[in-house]
Amino acid sequence: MKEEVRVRFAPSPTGYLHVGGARTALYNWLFARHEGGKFLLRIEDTDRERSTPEMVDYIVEGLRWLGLNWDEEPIFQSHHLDVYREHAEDLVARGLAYYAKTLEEEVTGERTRREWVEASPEEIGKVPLAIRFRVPVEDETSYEDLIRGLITFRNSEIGDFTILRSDGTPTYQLACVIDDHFMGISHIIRGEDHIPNTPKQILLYRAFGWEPPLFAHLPMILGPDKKKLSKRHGATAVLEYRDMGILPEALFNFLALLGWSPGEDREIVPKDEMIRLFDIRRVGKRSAVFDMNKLLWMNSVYIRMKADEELLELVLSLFEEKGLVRGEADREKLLRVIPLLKERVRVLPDFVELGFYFFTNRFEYEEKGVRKYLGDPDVPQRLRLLREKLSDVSENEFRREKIEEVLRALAEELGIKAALLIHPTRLVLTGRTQGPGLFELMEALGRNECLKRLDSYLKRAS
RNA sequence: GGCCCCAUCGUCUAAUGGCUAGGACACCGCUCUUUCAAGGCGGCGGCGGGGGUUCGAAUCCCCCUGGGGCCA
Repeated sequence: MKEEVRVRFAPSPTGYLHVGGARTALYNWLFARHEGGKFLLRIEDTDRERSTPEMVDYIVEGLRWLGLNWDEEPIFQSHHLDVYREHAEDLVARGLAYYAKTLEEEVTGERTRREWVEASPEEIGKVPLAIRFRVPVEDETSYEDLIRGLITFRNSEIGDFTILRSDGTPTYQLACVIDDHFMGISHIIRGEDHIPNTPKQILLYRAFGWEPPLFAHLPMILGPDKKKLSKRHGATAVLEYRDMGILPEALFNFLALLGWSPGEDREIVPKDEMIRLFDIRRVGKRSAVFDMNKLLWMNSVYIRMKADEELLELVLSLFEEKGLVRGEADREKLLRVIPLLKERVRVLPDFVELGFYFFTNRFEYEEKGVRKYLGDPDVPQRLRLLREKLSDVSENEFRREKIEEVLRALAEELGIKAALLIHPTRLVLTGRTQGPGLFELMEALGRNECLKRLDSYLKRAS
């Protein structure tokens, strides 16, 4: 039994960081932090054809964004090709593996079948040969999965398998075992799709005379059709979620609860709490459907919990891109507007969607609002009066309480319900029928802009 | 096809042999309110089926069914 807890996340840089991979990384990270151990990163780039440095960058960026920091320098498998080869040859020398070649590919109907045969002594060193691991047929191989309990495979079902390809590159089984051993990995926490690999790897550990680590196989993440989550279900890359305006805290929380539960009736769990409560044995066995709806809800919760200043930094560039916000004054205005919008938002771009009118008067009145609130022939006169009363209020006094006082007084004077002033005014000022409370909205918009927009309506109405 | 894994509301889950199976998202009401949200209150809705074990099974065992994964 190894004392120090060391776990790793081992992505292959042939694609983006998938939410499934991200969750695997997340559980490894939580486990390491909970146990006070180390969380390491290993890049499985032995497939040189499909691995690219750009993908490494994307994966690293995704992990950083989620806050999954690792503890030591990342290991690159491509740097150790000789180690894998030497170890494979060592197994051959000890009679536990053998050189082999594929027999002619037999085409039976439409299928191509590959058969392996042990190479003859004369062929060794002359033709490119793979190295195959010899699996003793009679036995069975089992291990105790931290999440699933005892899992057993008959060796006859496993069969000999390749550990080194004829081009000298290691297979997943070999590279994984050797690296995990030399990295001192104590627990392997990975996707359930690796369960069938596990007995092969255990056999390799034994062949090398190493003690295998402990294994925990996480359930899959599924799409709404219950198939393994993939691109055709929509966004799967972690950075896509960033780009659609999901907060890393929200995705972190959501992913953590997809398959694990702290055991209390809790949904919003801060990161430090999670580290404290995380227990690999409480991870569920059953695959979980990725519920975008719940993620969006959770995101809205995290947005509401965030300080206005932090949100400002997050949405500023979105407003700038649209040319809505420019200088320092706009920036300050945006800061005043954020608290009015944050209760109504699910993703970051919603701030722009719901608040663009604070920064431009180039908008149309909503069709249904016009019908509903501007149809009454008395409206122009009422708004004219409101405009007059408001213009008596100084820039300095233009606060929500004061505005409300003025408007309600006018309503009383006219003998109408305040709502008959409120709704048309909102439509004229924002073009919308819904949004933040009118008075706070007007305060944020500012006296001059309010008057200007009322004027623009009155001009059109006359 | 072979092997392996899995099975509680539509979805994420709690329950570790013992209260009317609890919570969250979504949905639907009511409430608050100038609208929309948010909030509060309430509703709808689940142990895949069949056998056992037990005084008692969502929970333990077996079979079936269904879903998924890996390999071919």
